[in-house]
Parts: sequence; structure tokens; C-alpha cells
Amino acid sequence: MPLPFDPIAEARRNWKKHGWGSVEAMSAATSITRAHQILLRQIDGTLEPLGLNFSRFEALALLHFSRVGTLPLGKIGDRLQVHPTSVTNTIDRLEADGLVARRPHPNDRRTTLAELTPRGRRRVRAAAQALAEVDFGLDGVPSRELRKVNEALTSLRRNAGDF
Amino acid sequence: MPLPFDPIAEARRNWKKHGWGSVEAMSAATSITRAHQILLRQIDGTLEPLGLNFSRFEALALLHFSRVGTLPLGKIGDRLQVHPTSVTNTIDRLEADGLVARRPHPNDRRTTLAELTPRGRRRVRAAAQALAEVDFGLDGVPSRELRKVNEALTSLRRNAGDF
DNA sequence: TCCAACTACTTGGACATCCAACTATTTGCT
DNA sequence: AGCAAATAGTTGGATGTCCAAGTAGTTGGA
Repeated sequence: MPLPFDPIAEARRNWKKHGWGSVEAMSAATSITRAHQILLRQIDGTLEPLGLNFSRFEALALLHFSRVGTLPLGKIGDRLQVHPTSVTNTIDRLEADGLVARRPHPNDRRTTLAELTPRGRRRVRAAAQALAEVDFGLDGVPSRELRKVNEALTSLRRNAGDF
Repeated sequence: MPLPFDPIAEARRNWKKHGWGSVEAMSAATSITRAHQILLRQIDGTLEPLGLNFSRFEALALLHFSRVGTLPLGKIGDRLQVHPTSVTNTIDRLEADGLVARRPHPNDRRTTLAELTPRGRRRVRAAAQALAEVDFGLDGVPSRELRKVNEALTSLRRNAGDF
């Protein structure tokens, strides 16, 4: 099914030919979009038998890493950079599957805590192992290239004010 | 609004501490996801006043680059790597806005062609200019870093069988 | 003290994506 | 020639994301 040519190289040629400018940025933006499509499909495919997707896995991992296994929903949204409504939706699903429970915050009654259940903790470990086994859909990519991706995208994210 | 630390560096530490493996790949996958979130928001924000989003813009650009201004819907899906139903939806929206028209294929009655209207051609030029002006949300990122992104992601895409 | 402004989360609605199933047409094997 | 399999696109349903607006609770300054 692969295309017989690199669609982004083709886009670069066309972009130049029409004098549209910002070729390097266009190319980077498009590359990131395609890479994201590819990775997300592989990752979600890996997690699907476990009843998870990448968003739900990220939320579970965050809870697993927090010493107490508990986090305010707002904090989860800040860390994952998603809208509060997405967090509500994600936690709804995890709660329906018994992987997480909503708890009232002891000091602030506006706040809801998500708490990892024992079942959720087992599930997130299994998911992490499954993802590591397929190298997050990146098996075969030389680690030199992976480091390049990480370096360059860290710079990009810092520039965009991500952190 | 930025976080006071790099969430991905934090994830790397936690991932290692729990012995979860594939740290470099996890880091790359997560970086790509975040970079995509950031870029897509800026790009869609730039295109919104023009009644477009990135998907619709990509479809229009593809048509603009094809000499005749016409492409089968299936080809568009192949190039953009999206599901046929997404193409149907995208073209529906563009058609409703008068930027594209559906035409029957002269030789194959199964096939539908999307044809760029004059209005669509003007719109895609304006959109390209708007995107170039904001450097696709990447203004400020040194071009050395952009080239690194492009190189590394081309390798990643090739490895994943994108082309 | 008290109330306006802020914060945390949820609800309802818009939109984009995918999958499964369906219709229409074309192709290829016998 | 004839029919099964493949191809092109659409519809309906599920999911996930965002925004706008609403509810509940907290905070800070007059």
C-alpha cells in the first residue's frame, strides 16, 4: 500500500514551484502530522485489545507515576495539554471500565480526584509492556534518528511555550 | 500557562524508574504527539477565519497542484492517508462552501472527481499565504532544527512503510 | 463581612475520524 | 460470455476533541 514516492518531497517541490514560501516549516508541519497519524494508529492498535487508547493510557500512566495514585482532573488536563472536557470524557471511560474511581478532594470541594484502582494499576502495567514490545510502533527506526526527533521536537515545544 | 518543567523529560525519568523500557521510542512518540497538538491548534487557528481547517486545506492544495485542478476522491485519500469516509466528509464541506465541485469520471462511473472551483483556487492561495506568514506555527524555531525534524521524520516514515 | 471574580468540573452541541455494511460498477478468471 | 471478486464511494454508528455555557465552590479586596 505504500506510495511510490515521498508525498512530502512532492509537496516541497510544488510549494516551491508556486512560490508559496516557508517550505521548511511546511515540510516540518506536514511531517509531524503524518508521523503522528502513523504512530497513533499503531499505538491505538496495540492498546485496543486492552480496552485502552493512547489518551486513556497516558492518563493511567500519569496516575501510576503519582506516588499516591491520585490526581485532580485539572492536573491531568494540564499535563496532557487537553481540554477539561476531554479529561472528563477520558475519566468517564476509565471509570466505566473500573480502572479509575472519582474521589472528592479533601480540602477543595470543587475538585475531583481520579484514583487508580488495583485493576487500573495492573492494566497500565500490561499496556506499558505491550507498547514497549512494539517499541511504540517505532521498531526498526535507528536510535540515532529517535534521538534526533527528541532533540529537535524538544526545541520546537520549548519554542512554542509548551514548558 | 506553560508548565514549569518539560513533561516529556519527566515521563522519561518515571519510565526508567519503573523499568518500563523503550524509553527513547516512548519519548519520540510522545514528543510527536505533543508537537502535533501544538501545531494543529496554531494551523487550524490560522485557517479558521478562511473557513478551512488543515485537512480541507491539504485537499485544496492537492487539487491546486494537480495541473487540471481535478482528482478522484480515492487519490486524495491515498495521498493524505485518510479513510475514504473522511474524504467524503472533507469534500462535502468544501462543496457546501463552493470551493470544490463533484464531477463524474469520464471513463469509470464508480469514480467521483473533485474539481477546484475558481473560488476554491483563490481561497487556497489566501490560505497558503496566511500559513506562510505565521510559518505554520513554527516561527522562531531555528531552521537547523526544522531540517533535523524533516530528516528524522522522513526516516521514520520510510521505516513505517509510508512510501 | 460580603460580593465580584476566579477556579473546577460537567453538559450539550459541533465537527472530524474511523469501522462496518451497503450500492454501483468494473475486472479477471474459467 | 458470465459470474465471483475487487474497487469507488456513501451512509449510519461509535468515539474523541473542542467550545460555549452552566453549576458549584473558593478567594480576595472594599
